[in-house]
Amino acid sequence: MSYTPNKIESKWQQIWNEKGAFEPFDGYDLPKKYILSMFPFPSGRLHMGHVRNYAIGDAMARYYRKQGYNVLHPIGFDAFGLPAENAAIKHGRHPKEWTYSNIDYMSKELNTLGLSFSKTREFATCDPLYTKWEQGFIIKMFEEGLLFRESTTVNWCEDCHTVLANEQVKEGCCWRCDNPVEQKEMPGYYIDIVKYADELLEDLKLLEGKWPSQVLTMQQNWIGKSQGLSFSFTLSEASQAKLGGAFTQFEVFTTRPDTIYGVTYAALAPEHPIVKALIKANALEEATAHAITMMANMSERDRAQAKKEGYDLGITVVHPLTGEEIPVWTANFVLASYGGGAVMSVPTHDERDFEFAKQYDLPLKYVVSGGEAGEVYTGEGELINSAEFNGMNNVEAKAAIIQHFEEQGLGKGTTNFKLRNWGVSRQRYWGAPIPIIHCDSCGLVPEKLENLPVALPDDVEITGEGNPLDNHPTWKHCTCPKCGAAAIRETDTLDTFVQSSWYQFRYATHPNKWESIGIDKTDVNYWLGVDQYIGGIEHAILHLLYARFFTKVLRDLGFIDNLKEPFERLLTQGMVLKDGSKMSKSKGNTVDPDKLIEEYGADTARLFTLFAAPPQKELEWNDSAVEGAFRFLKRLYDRKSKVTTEDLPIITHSGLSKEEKLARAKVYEALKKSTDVYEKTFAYNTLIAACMEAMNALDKQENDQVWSEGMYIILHLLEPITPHICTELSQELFGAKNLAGKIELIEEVFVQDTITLAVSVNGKRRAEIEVDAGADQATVIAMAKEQVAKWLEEKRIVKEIVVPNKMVNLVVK
RNA sequence: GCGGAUGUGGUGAAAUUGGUAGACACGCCAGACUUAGGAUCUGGUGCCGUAAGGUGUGAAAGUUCGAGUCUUUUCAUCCGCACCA
Repeated sequence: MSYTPNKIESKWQQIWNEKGAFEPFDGYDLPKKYILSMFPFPSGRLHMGHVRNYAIGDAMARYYRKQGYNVLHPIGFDAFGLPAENAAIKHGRHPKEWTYSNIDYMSKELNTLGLSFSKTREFATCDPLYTKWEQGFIIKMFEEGLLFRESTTVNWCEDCHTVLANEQVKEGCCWRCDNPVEQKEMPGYYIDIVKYADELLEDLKLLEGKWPSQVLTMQQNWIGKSQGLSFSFTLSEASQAKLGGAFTQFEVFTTRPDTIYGVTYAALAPEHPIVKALIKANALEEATAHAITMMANMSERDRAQAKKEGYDLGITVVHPLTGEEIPVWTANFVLASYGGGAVMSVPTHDERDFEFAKQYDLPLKYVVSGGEAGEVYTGEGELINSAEFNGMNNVEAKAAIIQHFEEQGLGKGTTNFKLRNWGVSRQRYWGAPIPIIHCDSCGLVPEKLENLPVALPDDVEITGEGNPLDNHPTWKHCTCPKCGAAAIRETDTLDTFVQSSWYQFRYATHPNKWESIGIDKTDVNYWLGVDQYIGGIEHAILHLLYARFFTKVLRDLGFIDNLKEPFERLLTQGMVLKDGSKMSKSKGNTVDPDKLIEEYGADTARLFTLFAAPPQKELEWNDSAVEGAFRFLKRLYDRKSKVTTEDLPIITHSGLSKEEKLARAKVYEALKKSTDVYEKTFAYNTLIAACMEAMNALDKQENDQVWSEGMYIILHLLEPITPHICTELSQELFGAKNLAGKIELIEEVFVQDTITLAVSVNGKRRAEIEVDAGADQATVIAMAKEQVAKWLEEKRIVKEIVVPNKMVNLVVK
């Protein structure tokens, strides 16, 4: 009978489902492996990126299960989010109905891929039970002051009608819809991730060598720690008067305290309160005030691309060390959200300040030697024009000047981060409601724990206009949990990245505890950290930073024990490309996994994805190479007729022919390679190639025993990659004995009778010789010389190098 | 601009500690079997050359008996951050 993948695959999928074959064992005694692929958003159908992600993870899970580990390999759905609402607007489907029916369909697709996920631990993040515990964490964070509400300038996406976190703005545009992001003043909830900035940065060291260095670097840059001096500029008396006495000073931050004597002006962000006050007090010319307002209203993206622009504010400050009066400007390149929105400007030793000073003809004052007059110099040197610090190396001077400021009570050494607090408010319906209540007399009050979850109303109108929860006629009206007065529920929902920040703990928690607890510590202690996490590089900052952060917060709030990092090892899989670019509907270059499975079966789909490239690299789709993968499986299936024994045969190696010996050697080479591949390199492509080589070598001989042994081992090796065909054949041929435990290597098969050596002259390969395995060096060299006699004529041999089992190199003159 | 990564046949890719470059596969060429083949099987296939031979891992130099691998310089592509003071 020939290979009929669909029949075999549905047969085994059914058996596995009935047996609950992939549920982890209860109890904590067995050694464990937690293999996790990032869960999908239930958009409707799987795409090839998912197939790749899950094929990689599944191979690992199946490998460790076979080695006797207790394996947790779960899947769920990242089910809240905007696309559900967009579907509601576009097709009139309720987000809940849309989401759950997508989950239904995609679960079936996952099943047809034969992925060994635990079924009992599957959940969707929109399940009320998941929301319930998440809201509990949020309330605890609120109580601890880690979550707070404030009104600030936020990133607003008009297309999505919602606020975005900093991490969710890509090149000034919305990460989801690519719409340019606007700046808007708005209240919202923030989680104090900056409080953990140092720990998040520090603990990246624990991940070195375990996470791709690229991801570590990206996180490090995103956190953006810098150390320097912060101090206040005091406004001159006249300037204070201009401001009506509302301000006496403003704070600046600098990483170059060594250049403090070179300050020739100060610059404020256009949004700075002092600038606003000046405008309000009509202290500026109308045209200037207007221009500044325009500057302040520009989007972050536009501002980043705009030319430097600024205005003299007509006020001055006093230099803290020299007492000099210094003009204050406002400039579009000063960021409002960093370092207090104000800077000291040293045009001689800072590129930006220099450019600005040139443009507006501001004075230059050199304080570090080494540069050329009229040019900016950012290198090292000795301090000049810097009073008692003259002659000091500028790098050393940094600390000395900070110390001086501290001693004089003028300022202090400060650490600043680029990282901003995580804005988690979303002005949308399809998310977890923020469980806070606004009471006129009590202020912000968390919902009582026994009332959780604060659930979404089902009867909702989604039009794309405004916030559906806010528009709902009754939902938001409630009573204050504290004083019982009429109150209003928060109508913002949580960022969906909150859900994916703790799902790794929920999977680990035994499902029969899901009702009674959010995260079970004992379970988490056993299962976490995730031994191998697999997902796309697009989450290098977003999800991976949030999940790391949440882990530390949940630990500090007592929800989990002493865990530092959730994901022990990370593999970032490459994108799936077709015709050189990312598969996408708009480009029309997608491959539908369903069709692929229908035509060739899940095993072929899995084999191809793992064979065509190493997991970390991009995968270029190739229809004929898929055919090739299918052909290999057909061949594998066909060769079952060669097997004559039900057990791993014991073979007398010395009695075999050359071809038979070679076949065995190839089979065992593949076996030898497999440990490294499954446990370290994940270069499945090379393991598959080794199995193909073994098949090719087996095909060149006809010994039943060698065939039986070969099939026994190849099926064992490929089972994690192509589980259906391998299980089917293993069951039929070997009673599945080859799928349990480890197969021992036999070293004997690697010993060859004769060895082929390359012979080179002056490093150029000229011939090959075949020698007995035991041949001594002199014999080898003599044979080599004979073979390459032509190249030795009229030459003198100056050196003879023999590399055992590899080659002979003769150096001649 | 800064940071990171990657450069190997027509294509996807292999290559322990430096030791026969191109395994494995796709494609292509030839042949076999076929009414037919886009099925299957066999053989070939880095490039130049009829051949002998030459040449070849982005480029250049260096270390070495020997370099895809190590060192330096350089070019190209991709990705990330983009005025963070």
